[in-house]
Amino acid sequence: MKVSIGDDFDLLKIEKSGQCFRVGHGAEGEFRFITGRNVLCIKGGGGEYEVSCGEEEWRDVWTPYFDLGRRYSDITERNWNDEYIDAAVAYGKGLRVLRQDPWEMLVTFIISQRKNIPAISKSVEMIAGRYGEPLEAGGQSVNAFPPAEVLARVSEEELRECSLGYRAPYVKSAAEMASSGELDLKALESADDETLFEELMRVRGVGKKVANCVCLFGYGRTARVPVDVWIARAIEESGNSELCSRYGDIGGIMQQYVFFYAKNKGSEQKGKQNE
DNA sequence: CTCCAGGGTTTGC
DNA sequence: GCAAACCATGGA
Repeated sequence: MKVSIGDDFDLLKIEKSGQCFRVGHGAEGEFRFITGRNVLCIKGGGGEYEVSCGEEEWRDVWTPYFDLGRRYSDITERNWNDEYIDAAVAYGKGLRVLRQDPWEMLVTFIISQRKNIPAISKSVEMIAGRYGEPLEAGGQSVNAFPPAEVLARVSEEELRECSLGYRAPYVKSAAEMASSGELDLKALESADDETLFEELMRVRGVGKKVANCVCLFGYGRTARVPVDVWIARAIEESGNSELCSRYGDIGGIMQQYVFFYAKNKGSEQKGKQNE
């Protein structure tokens, strides 16, 4: 099926933006995304794309996933009268904040602490490969990310084999909480931001940064601003402690432009720093 | 070899 | 309350 997207939309930037860790590639510049039990193959550019799904799945699954109900060009084409922000949104034009599966985001960002992006991808992919259910993806073989009920039955030693290190008990405990109902990730979709944040903070291995990442990337709470080492550097470099947080309900989106800019600027002529 | 990675918990003051 | 030590592992 063909779809038109009349807004900022750059698949390569989205892949390299450090929010999704299981993006795959097919022939001729095709990208593969996974969420829940859905797999999407997509290729194209200039606003015109070929997608592997039908109309209903595009509307119900992938439109919210890519946050296509929001005009990011309203952000990137505006003058914010801030040198750092204006440079960041220009550099990152095409990015979007993805709305992904809350449980997968919780595990992924627990794993993310003190790991670089390739190492995070490797661990998450190994967990899906070993414990996830196989999905149909037009010939390719990919697995869904395993639900909490499944990971709760995996031993800590086995989890450790996915390069989780000291994070293995955190993931195990999160799986037990989420599968027993002690932590109701589904019900939290209707909670306010602060309640959601406080509930996520109850999980061992989850601090402010990881909780905010789950709020932003798993629940679409675009007011939440995760502060990692790159955002901290950007705050220091710009001399503005409110660099992202002053943008209210789109602070989290600003954070994504700033993260991408701070991490990647300066490395475009020296070859790839990411991979 | 050393240094660092989308941090968090524990410990000591 | 805050700062420092400590945590496993892989990549550069």
